[in-house]
Amino acid sequence: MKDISQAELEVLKVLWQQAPVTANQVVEVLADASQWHEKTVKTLLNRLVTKGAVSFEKDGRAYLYSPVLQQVDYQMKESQSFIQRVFAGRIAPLVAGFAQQDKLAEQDIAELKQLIARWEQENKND
Amino acid sequence: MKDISQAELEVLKVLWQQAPVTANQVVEVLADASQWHEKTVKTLLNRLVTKGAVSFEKDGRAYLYSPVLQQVDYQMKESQSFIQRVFAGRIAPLVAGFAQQDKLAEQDIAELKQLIARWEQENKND
DNA sequence: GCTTATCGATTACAGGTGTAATAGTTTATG
DNA sequence: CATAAACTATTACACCTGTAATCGATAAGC
Repeated sequence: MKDISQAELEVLKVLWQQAPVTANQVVEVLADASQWHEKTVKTLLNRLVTKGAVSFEKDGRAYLYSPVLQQVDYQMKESQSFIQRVFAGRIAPLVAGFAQQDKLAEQDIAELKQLIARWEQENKND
Repeated sequence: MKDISQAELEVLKVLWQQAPVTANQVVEVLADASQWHEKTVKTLLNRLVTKGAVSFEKDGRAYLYSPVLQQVDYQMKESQSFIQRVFAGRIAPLVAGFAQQDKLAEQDIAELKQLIARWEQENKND
C-alpha cells in the first residue's frame, strides 16, 4: 500500500466514521471542517482508490466508498514508523516529552496505569 | 521553520550526535548507513541550511555544520502533530497499540511507571 | 427523445522530495 | 603561477501532494 498523504488521511477519517458513503457526503463533512473544494475532495477519494486504501461499489450514477485500510492498522503502522524514525524505537521518551510539557491529563495517566497493570498481569511469569 | 523531510531527518540525526562536522564526515556516516551518494547528502545538507534547521561556519574551503533545530524540539513538535493527526490528540491509545502488539519491553514499562509516579508526585495536590 | 445537470475520470500545475550530475570557485600541489 | 583537486552552489528530473478545472459519460427532467 502506497503511503497515505495528510490530506488523504482527512478523507479516510470520514470513511472510518461512517461507510459506505457517497462522495457528496464526504464533501459535505469536509467542506465544513476543511474549506476544501468539492473537486479537491473527489481527487483525494480517487487517489485513495488508486492506492488501494479505499474501495467503492456503484449505486446508480454515484459511487459508495468504503475504507479498505482499517484505522487500527493505519495507526499501528504509522505509530511504529514514527517511533522508529523519531525516537529510535523507544516509546517511553515520547510519553516523557508529553509529561514534561504538561500535555498529560488525569485520564491519560489512568489509561496508562491500566495498560501497565494489564501488561504485568500477562507477563507475570517471565 | 519549513518541514523537515524524512531524508533530511537522517542527516540531522548525524548532526545531533556530533557537531560541528564537515559535510564529508556526514557523508561517511551515511554512506555506510544509507547507501546515499555523496552528492545526495550534500544536497540534503544544503536544503537543511535553506530551511534554517542547520547552520555552518567556514573552516578554510570546507564548512562545519551544526544543527540549529534541536532534537528535543523536533521531537516534541513532531510528537504533538502526530498524536493529534493520528490519535485525535490522545496518547494512551498509541501506547495501548504497542502493548497489544507485544512491542513493549520490560524497560519501556519500567520507564512508563517511573514517569507516572513522577507525574503523580507533582500533581498530588490537585 | 433531447437537453441539462451531475458524476466520476482525466488533466493541470506549482511546490516539495529523493536522488543525483554539473558548474563555479577556491585551495593545494607540482 | 598554473593546473588539478576538492568544496559548495546550481541545475536536473521524475514522482508525490495540494488544490482544482475540464472532459466525457450518464441519468433526470421537460
